[in-house]
Amino acid sequence: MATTLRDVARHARVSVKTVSNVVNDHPHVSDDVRRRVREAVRALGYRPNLAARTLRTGRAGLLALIVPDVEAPGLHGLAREVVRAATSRGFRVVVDHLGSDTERAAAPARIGAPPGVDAVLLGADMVPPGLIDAQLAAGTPVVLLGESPDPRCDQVALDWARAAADAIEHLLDTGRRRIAAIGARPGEATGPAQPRTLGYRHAVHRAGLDLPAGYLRTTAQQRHEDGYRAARWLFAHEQRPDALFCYADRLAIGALRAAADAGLRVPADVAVIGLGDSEEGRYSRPTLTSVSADPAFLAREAVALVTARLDRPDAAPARITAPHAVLPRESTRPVV
Amino acid sequence: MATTLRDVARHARVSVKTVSNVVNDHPHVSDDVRRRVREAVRALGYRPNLAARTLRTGRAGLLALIVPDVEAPGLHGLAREVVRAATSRGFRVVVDHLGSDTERAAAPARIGAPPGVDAVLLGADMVPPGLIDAQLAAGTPVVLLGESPDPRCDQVALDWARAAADAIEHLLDTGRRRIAAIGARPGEATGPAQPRTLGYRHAVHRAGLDLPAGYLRTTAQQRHEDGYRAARWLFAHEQRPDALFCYADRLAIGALRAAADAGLRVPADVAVIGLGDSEEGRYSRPTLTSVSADPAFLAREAVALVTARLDRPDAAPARITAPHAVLPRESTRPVV
DNA sequence: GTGAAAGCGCTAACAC
DNA sequence: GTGTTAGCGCTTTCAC
Repeated sequence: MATTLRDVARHARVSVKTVSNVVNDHPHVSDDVRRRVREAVRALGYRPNLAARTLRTGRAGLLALIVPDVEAPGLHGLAREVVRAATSRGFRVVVDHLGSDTERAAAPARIGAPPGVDAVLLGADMVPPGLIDAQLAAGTPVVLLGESPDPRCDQVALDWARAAADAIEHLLDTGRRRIAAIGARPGEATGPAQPRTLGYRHAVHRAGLDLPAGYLRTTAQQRHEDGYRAARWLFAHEQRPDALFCYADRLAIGALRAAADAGLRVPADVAVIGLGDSEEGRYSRPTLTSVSADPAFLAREAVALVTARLDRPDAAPARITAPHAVLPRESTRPVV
Repeated sequence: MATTLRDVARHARVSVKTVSNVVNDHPHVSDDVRRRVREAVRALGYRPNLAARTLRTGRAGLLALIVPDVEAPGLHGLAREVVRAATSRGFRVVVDHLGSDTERAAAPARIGAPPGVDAVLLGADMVPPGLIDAQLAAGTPVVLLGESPDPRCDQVALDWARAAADAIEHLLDTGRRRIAAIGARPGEATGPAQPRTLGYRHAVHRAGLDLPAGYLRTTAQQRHEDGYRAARWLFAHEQRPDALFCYADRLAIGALRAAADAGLRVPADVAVIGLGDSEEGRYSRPTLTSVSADPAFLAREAVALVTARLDRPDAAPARITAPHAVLPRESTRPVV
């Protein structure tokens, strides 16, 4: 049996309340008593029972991080930084997988509303609507990371339209003119365009360039092979692009490989730019230019929003936009 | 205020106990009552309070996964698979960062013994000794993933000596003769050799090859740049190696880059093999041959060990060895 | 400044 | 089959 507050109290010859005060660093405890209690705590190896504390206070000190996959969230480094930020604020993080695109439909039922957590951090786009409803119905605050806004939730937003436009600007700056895009969702043509696509279109339009048919390649997912296939297709286009804007770094890495297999040199024959600043892009050959938000910023702000929300449950939903930057590397070096 | 068992009981006109029985799928409940209770649960949106249940049963349904970093554990895919395996067994996973090598010394104090978890999964080598002590003292079972055995803990072991030997065999099979190794710990020379080094030495020795001075390169960490530097050094060696055995994929990726910068072709001039089957190695240029254990196997067995341990706390520590395999890719293609 | 006692929501004996 | 009740370990009024 684990030692409890009572055991410590007996050992230190004080009341339970006093021990509790000492453990929780409350004032109004004489130095002498405090020392005695501390000693008893150490002697008995006392560790507070989290479940009991949670039951009593209603605070678990636990955050749920819901992402498609811990080792491959939408934004590289997000999971890591969330754990760091949470730790520094006294929270611990439980991870839930949303799963692949196809698995997500079932997510609300599977994940239910993670019980026992103080708040949920949702680090994914295309979240099945039932999921957020379930959390909110259970009284668990939700903080959104990225796009897919929800008026009821706090959010640290990414301006993907702007990021896409910045990517295009960068390609234009390096002298590219025939810029194709890879990674739009299959539903894009019929449904509402996603921000990345809007940014892409606007930037291309602003530059006075035209968009040959087929330059906006949709992909079912954002895996290397999706990028590979889309790039192969584009390289066979009668107006072969001189730049590829990829909606995710993985797609871009696949595109790099497709270029190699097609005998094209990057960046000499075709430039490639991605989104997300993944680690593999930093070490690919050539290294990959990417546009990315700072995951540490996102994580820090998200955890800050959580603490604020817990303090004032009824405050209006807050919305912060995280800055992003183009990180120029070899894959878009200007051709001189 | 959230709805409780009592609310549901009142609504369904039964006792608390009956509701509890229904919620926990206990037998001995008439179908009629069961249906009524289910209905009340839905109508009121009841969700069990985890903290209360934990306090009562002593089971939190929570596993702590302690790794250097969620998005970069020792073995690629480990964190992901642990979350999957845990989920399928009804556990949720809270992640703790051990931090970089230098931060680890402070880990026992920082991580303490994560309270409120049923067991700890330790997915790291070079674990500061105090950490395991703290968990065990608190009565929290620990399952080790990988090397660093501890006689008091269950373990899913990796036979790194064998994996290293297999890597060398593979290089020999592809016609290599001057095989250098990158990634031994700096303390290697004085302290006990790690398994990878033993496997390397044995395999080289068995093949009747000699080991020129400097062929065992130590690195402070296992980052790309460490591999890069070690490889650069070896390429300048008077007996330039025709193969590089790297203790981790990251080192190998760094080595690939070093080869490119030095004007060497991989695999024509030098072969490179890594350990861990990282994703970036699958898409590097050339793609990287690697030796790896199956992270899904590791995770599954680890979670199985946890459940077994929780059922019989006093059983003798179990030790399972996970299989591994050489995954041949471009970086070690035979030179014909 | 410290102590006694109530009760958070749940499960498990035990009675019926 | 179902109801009653005690109590898990903690925090928190409320007296003293």
